[in-house]
Amino acid sequence: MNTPCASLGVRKGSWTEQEDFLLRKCIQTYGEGKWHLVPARAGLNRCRKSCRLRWLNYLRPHIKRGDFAPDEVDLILRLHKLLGNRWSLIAGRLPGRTANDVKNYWNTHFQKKLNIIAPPPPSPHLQIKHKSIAVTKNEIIRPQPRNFSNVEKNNSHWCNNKSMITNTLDKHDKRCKEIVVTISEKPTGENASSIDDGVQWWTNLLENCNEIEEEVAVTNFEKTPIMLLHEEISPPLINGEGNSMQQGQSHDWDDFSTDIDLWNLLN
DNA sequence: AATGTACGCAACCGCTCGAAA
DNA sequence: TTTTCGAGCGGTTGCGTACAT
Repeated sequence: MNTPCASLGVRKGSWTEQEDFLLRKCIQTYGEGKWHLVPARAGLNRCRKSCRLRWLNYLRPHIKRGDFAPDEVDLILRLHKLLGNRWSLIAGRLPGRTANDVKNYWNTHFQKKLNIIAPPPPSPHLQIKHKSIAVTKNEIIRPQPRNFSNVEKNNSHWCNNKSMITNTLDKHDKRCKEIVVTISEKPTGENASSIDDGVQWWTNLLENCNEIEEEVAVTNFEKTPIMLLHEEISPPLINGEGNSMQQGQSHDWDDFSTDIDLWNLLN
């Protein structure tokens, strides 16, 4: 399985316009998926992986090319702080951007800076192009699915010292999903007393992210990046029509079950 | 103008996960 | 319950281009 392309004698390297045309035509005819069938269907001497990658990263409709906008950069920073190198998740929150784009952008613009300041820096502030952005290494939150519970939706509580359970409504099966989020530190003191504490802690975490935002927001856009993104993609989410999103625009909202919670918190 | 170097991006590779048998 | 296989992801590589000398 996952036979390397080279061993099959298939073509590698840059794609030609003709290949792009064939692949695009194939996807239009048969739809996405069944990638193992795509090379044969399209008449391409490429391996399925190569076809899939080309489609996802380049040919898919609504793919944005060019420089990242300040609000996109801001969102990448925020989400990377939360999610780490989970590029597909981060890209899912950036309409028109692919995981590869985000990954490349991060590696190009931030990874080096991160390495430079990885040891405890006296001043974590860096000049990135024209903006001053603080880039630090973070404790990464890795959400993991858990069994359903009968707890009310949109409810969160601490189950032990290392994790928070949050509940959200699955928009497909209308059942309540329980998500456990492992964290580095449980809130203590006055923040640890009520059911809302988990949310409060998340909020605090994201408020820390705001330090980044405030420093980034030196440019001349009037609305915050979050406001802009909210306007752009949130209506279908809010009114429950997320499924109506075109396939090319799909951001896989389902793949990350805490999405709604994250979204609420990011606002 | 020629050459060397750095950078950015497209593409490949190998691994993991999850669904199906 | 176990095995198989397809799909997807993150890390890495290599090529083309821009920039510096």
